[in-house]
Amino acid sequence: MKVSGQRRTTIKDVAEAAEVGVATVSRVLSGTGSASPATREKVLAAAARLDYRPSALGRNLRRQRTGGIGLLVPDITDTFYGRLTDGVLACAQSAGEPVMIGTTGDDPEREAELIGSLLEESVERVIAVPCGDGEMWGPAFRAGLSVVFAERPVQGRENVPSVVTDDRTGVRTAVEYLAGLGHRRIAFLSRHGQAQRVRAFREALAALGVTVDEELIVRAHATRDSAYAAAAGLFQHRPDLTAVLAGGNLLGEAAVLAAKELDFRVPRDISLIMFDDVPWAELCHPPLTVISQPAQDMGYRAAELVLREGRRSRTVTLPTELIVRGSCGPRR
Amino acid sequence: MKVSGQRRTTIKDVAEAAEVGVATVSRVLSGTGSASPATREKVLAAAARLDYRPSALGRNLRRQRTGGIGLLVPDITDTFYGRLTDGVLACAQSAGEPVMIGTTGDDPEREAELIGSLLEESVERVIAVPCGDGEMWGPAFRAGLSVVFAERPVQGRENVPSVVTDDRTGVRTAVEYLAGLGHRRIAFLSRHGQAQRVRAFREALAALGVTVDEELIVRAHATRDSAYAAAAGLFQHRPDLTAVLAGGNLLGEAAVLAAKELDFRVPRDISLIMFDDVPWAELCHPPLTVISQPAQDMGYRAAELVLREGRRSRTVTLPTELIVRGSCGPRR
DNA sequence: GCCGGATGTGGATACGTTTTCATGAATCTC
DNA sequence: GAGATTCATGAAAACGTATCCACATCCGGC
Repeated sequence: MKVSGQRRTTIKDVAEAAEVGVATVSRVLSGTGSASPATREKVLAAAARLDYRPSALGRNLRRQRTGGIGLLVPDITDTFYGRLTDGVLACAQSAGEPVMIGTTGDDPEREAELIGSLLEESVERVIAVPCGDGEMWGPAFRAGLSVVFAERPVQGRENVPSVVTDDRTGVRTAVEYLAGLGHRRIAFLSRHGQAQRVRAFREALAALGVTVDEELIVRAHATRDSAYAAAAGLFQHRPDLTAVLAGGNLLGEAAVLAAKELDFRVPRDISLIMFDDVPWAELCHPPLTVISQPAQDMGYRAAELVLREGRRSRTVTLPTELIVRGSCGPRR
Repeated sequence: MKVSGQRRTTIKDVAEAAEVGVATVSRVLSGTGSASPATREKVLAAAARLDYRPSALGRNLRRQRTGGIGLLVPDITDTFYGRLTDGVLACAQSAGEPVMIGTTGDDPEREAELIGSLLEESVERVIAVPCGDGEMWGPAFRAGLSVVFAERPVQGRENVPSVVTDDRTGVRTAVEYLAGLGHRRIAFLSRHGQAQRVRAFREALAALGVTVDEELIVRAHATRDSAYAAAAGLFQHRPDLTAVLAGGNLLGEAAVLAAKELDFRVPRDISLIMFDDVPWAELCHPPLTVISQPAQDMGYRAAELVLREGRRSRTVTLPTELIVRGSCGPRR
């Protein structure tokens, strides 16, 4: 008994079994072209009998493209990107498309490598949370693959379809809420790549007549360590601040942790509001007030966009929602 | 200007430019076989000049296998699987191997579909957190692909290499810790697929001379809703219990939430210990005592295993660690 | 009864790569 | 120096599919 020799059944075997040509089998199975009911029947029966599954390899080579979609996220450990990925998978799997995933760690170099890798695999549809500048994506576009950006747009590539959250409104809502509670010295813990939100933050403060204190705008990298360092540094350096807006769940986590370590009590000593609603926000003490973002939806919509490449699609902006829990109080 | 006509540069182009045969180019670029320094130089120069990237499509078809590895997890939203995935990606990316991911939702049917899909793509290396029984995997093994199971072994496939946590010791450590605090009515919130842990739980109790109360062993599905229902039901039905061991972070989350809703105070009214250390365990009030599992390591090791298919590898068991925080106290 | 079009069918080709095989040259062995 | 061995090399054959093209058949219209 040959243990590993099992040559896979090919379209040729089916053609032989059905006593037709390979071309006919291909047509029947892929639904294209015409075939008489009788032959169709024969082919289908033969295929079923032989348990035939067309080889994606042959098809891909012939079509000069790999089916499926590539997905590039900064960090799969971050629940936000976890949910985004989940959305992508939900859509892709229901469409029968495989998904190739890669993590960039928010490093443009890794991003470039991954793009190259996708190009090599002839993946022609990509969803990415971009971290490099527009230049990175040159080779991708030149090779003709269709890209959808998620979460963030990328400067210099404004005409690429994207699915983003309404940062402007989200930030404004948060700032107005805090200001309404009497806060004036509000810090923004942000991550690199959130230029949009930082701008919105400045605008929102300005609109309320609060002068922007640049020292209160802190930027961290997309790691837990960096986020914690930023939060702790901020708290120690500026104990006079009364409220913090965290630009993502990693930053919120860091803020809660740092506040805990320094014995800042929330919300008595400091008010805290975080972008992105995550399950643990409810378990916190006190439960965290958040600006929720539809992460899963974002992934799903991005997948839809990249799959229906036919119609030209503009960028989609998804709404945020303020969910008030217990981490914000009046200015002390 | 042709916008989309950019025929990709093939090995043939390189051969022409370097004035050698395609075979030589292939040999030089793939490092196999011999070539004179002079020709090697020529080929390399030509390849660089033309910015040539070999097509994975052609190679895959020729080799009759797709590079890269398939990854099947129940739920990418669960941080445990997120970290596991991260580990797989870390190893795979450093080896230059693409990763195709799919989520099963712990549904054997979806699992079977995904296996079929991987088969169709001729992916020959798979890492899976299995949910179906051994039968599901018949086609996969028959097709000769190499599989590594992660987190859970599957009954009937004991000779398949796997990377699992030391459930036995982990559970025993937790139970002994709780028993040492005086607890006797200890519940186990488990998930389907954790038969191993349930058995260990029974054994650990028996070893301590505690009679097993079957009503205190609850099984949930791998969703937040199911986990919450199980936890809340348990608390309401058996208010006499004094300690709970949660078999995973989703179940722990549910337990914390349910305890909060029912105004059970932790650890005064009830002690809580959870499998899997997650970032929010530290943010909780009180911070959660956990049995940590090296999720990322698990993924990395699994990837290593599936990539070095050469040596026959047995299953790897990774240790757990009890991290005492503040969610367990003496029996009330 | 002939023609034009529609329809069903299969042979042949191309996709880009790796690998086998044969050939010729060069080096080694005694 | 003749035979044997190694080495570098390119032509050609696969891998499994989709599609182009040519051919055959059939049908309705005149």
